[in-house]
Amino acid sequence: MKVATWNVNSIKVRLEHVLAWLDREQPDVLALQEIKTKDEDFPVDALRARGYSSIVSGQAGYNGVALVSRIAPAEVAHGIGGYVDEQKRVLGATYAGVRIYSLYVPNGENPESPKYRYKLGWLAALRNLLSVELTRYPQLAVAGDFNVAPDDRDVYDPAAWAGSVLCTPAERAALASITELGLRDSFRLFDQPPGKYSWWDYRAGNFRRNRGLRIDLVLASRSLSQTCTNCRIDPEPRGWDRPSDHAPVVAEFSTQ
DNA sequence: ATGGCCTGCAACGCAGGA
Repeated sequence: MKVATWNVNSIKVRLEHVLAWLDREQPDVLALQEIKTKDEDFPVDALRARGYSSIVSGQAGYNGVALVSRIAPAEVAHGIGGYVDEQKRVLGATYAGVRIYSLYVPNGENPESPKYRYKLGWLAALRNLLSVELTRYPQLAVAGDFNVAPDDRDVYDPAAWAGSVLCTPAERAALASITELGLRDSFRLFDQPPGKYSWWDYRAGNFRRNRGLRIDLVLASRSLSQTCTNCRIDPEPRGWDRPSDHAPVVAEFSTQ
């Protein structure tokens, strides 16, 4: 099973990129973030014409996540149960026995912002959700924009980013408390060359200079991670005309 | 170069992203 994640920064603007990328990569499941559209405006028909069905948790203008797949979804779950959140950031479903989540973790703005406290509370609630999900679904993948660079290898200039949002010790600890449940960062299951990132600021020619961060992850439960055959970031769409600022990340599993 | 962009919404500037 091929599972991918991509923060598209507006599905309306990026639809042609997504369709072209699906045609080429043929993932079984693609988790999308920042679709920035209401459910009824999601391009279900264009995706269906490519052989993909869609489930959507959208909102107007901001946030919004979706799962598009060649496999029929079951047991669809919206949001974090028991945690009230107007912002649409979590969508889960079961695909051929594998539980898959599309996540859009809050950005946090800066460590002094109320949005940063929201982010840390949100991550704590997510941890609770995933600890329960792991008891129900041994095969669990959590794919999304985590808005946390797990460690300094995931930052082009760790000294410049030290203490900044996406890199603070509290954010990294919150992410570690999730991976310590038994959810492994698929990318780090394999030897990887340095300088591999999934997001580059639109400004300052940062992509051309590879000044990026790795904040888009596919986490896999112990059982699922044992079947992982590779994980890679595809930087190509970041170089296309009018790109998202994020690149897709792909993990492959040898389940059936 | 110590800064450079992009999106949606509602308008012609803002909020938000990371």
